[in-house]
Amino acid sequence: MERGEIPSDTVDDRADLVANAMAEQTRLSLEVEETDRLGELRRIAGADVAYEKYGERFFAAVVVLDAHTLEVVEIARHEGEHPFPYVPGLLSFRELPALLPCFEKLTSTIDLVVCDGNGRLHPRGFGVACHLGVALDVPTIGCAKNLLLGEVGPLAHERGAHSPIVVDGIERGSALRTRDGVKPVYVSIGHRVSLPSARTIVLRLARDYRLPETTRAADHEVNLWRRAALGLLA
DNA sequence: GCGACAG
DNA sequence: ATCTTGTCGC
Repeated sequence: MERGEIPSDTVDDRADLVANAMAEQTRLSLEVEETDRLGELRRIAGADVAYEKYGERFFAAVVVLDAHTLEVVEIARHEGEHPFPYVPGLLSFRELPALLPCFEKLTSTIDLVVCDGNGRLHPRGFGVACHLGVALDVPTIGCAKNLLLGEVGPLAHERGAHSPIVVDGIERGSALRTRDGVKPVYVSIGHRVSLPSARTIVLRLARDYRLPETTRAADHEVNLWRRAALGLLA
């Protein structure tokens, strides 16, 4: 290194970390199953992770709901420090290490997981929903609150309306209106659940609010926990 | 080169 | 994602 260069190889390390993660996604994306392969839906799980603003701690939780009553039947938590930075397109490398321990602690048998984020609607067709599904070999659905990529077709304003999200000429997901006149959610295949089935399930889980009860329950859980742990209770 | 960018 | 209070609207 010459002149005033900073004697650090952290940028190279970061570049390698990202390159390796992307290569792993491309490799694992071949394992994703895009057709329905799920049994009776008795218990559905929601998963989410909350973070400390400028710190490095995270609070993760998986909440299991009775598929019929939507009542919470079990909650598993895990706390730790993030091992990977947030990089658009590499979310699973940040959240899986936080979520997998939660699933290990679970005593309930789950039939499906609704993820906070995308599945096949992803630069390499392997978003967090696919990664979690393949890692656990469990059916998963991706349900994101914001669009990561793709072109969304015209969408009617009534609840239940949906339109294709196209990437490179291929339909990778659906914009789904869960409430009249409210911003849609972005649904995509995670693993072992077809896109039409994913839409039907998300719509059924989001009957009173924009987001499915699974993600609402998980989000609520991790945020209460985070605020209590960080002393931010108002 | 510029802008976009799940959580 | 995170911090933060009140406030506008159905």
